[in-house]
Amino acid sequence: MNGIHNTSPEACSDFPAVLERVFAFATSVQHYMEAGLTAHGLSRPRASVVWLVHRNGPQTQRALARAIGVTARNVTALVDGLEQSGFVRRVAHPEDRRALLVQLTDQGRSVTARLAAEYERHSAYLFAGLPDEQVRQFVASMDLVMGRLAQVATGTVDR
Amino acid sequence: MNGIHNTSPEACSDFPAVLERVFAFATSVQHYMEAGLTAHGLSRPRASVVWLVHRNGPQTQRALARAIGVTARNVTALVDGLEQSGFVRRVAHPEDRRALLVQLTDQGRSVTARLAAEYERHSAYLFAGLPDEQVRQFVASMDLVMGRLAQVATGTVDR
DNA sequence: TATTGTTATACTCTATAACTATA
DNA sequence: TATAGTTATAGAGTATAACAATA
Repeated sequence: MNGIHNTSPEACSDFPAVLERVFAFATSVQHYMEAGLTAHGLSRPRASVVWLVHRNGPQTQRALARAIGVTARNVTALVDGLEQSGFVRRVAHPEDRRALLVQLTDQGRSVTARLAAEYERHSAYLFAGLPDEQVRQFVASMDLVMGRLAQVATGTVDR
Repeated sequence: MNGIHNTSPEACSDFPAVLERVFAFATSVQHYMEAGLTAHGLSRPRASVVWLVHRNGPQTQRALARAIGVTARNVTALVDGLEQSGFVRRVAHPEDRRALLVQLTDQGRSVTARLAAEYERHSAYLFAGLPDEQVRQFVASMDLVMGRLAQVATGTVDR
């Protein structure tokens, strides 16, 4: 690759410093996401609802709550907001009369299409010029760290 | 944009898929941060105040507001919470009688020390066994993507 | 009895706008 | 006039708990 032969005395990685970079990176990505969604009239939590329905089809609020990891009460609020702003609609569940299905409206389908197009465009720019190998390794590193974060979080490791 | 003529069959990376991984990674890191802070009685916004004071010493709320990127009103609320929970204290500014300085209490100093120790421990685990070169490249990739995200966000690139 | 979704209530973070006390 | 911080008000996201209708 590009020989960054850091021969300096402390050539070894400063792990806490790397973790701080990871935090900064995550925050930066978060801001990017929020900004993009806001421009389309969506917040991050609402977008997660829209995206789940887009990907997996009409679902009960209960299913959404489990997928997102929030309480049922919260999904009620999110869907309320999304219904008011016209992105989704609640319809009766065909078999279970307790449940409702959340489905996208035309406006909801339109916004997911625009977001997908935007991400395609942006991702092409974000990773332009990077050697394939570097991209692969980047993804591999993220996956590895993500996996270990999960272990730290679940207490598999000492906290 | 800049002509990215991806001529290879499909040996090349699926950029939108990579971007989705980046989103998942950022979300995962965010959860890890929140969880760790909550365990110490801090929320992410409050921790950012505590961390800034820890790093840069006693500061006015105005300075904190600018550093964090929120309104002055918000900092008032954050410092209110932190004062109630005993992490910081407001003291008169020695020269400017309009201003207040936010400084850490013993409890505040204690929590930053514990957090720093925890991050040191966790980072050692998170990156354990990774070749130095891979860690360096991971950081380099994050930096590159972060830089381009900023460009996308500021509209330097088409949106 | 258990589950789906709601109402009721509360806490945190965020923002604008108007106000005070000082510079 | 401008700045530092506050009060007032509002909206979004999160959580628990109690309740209705239905399984």
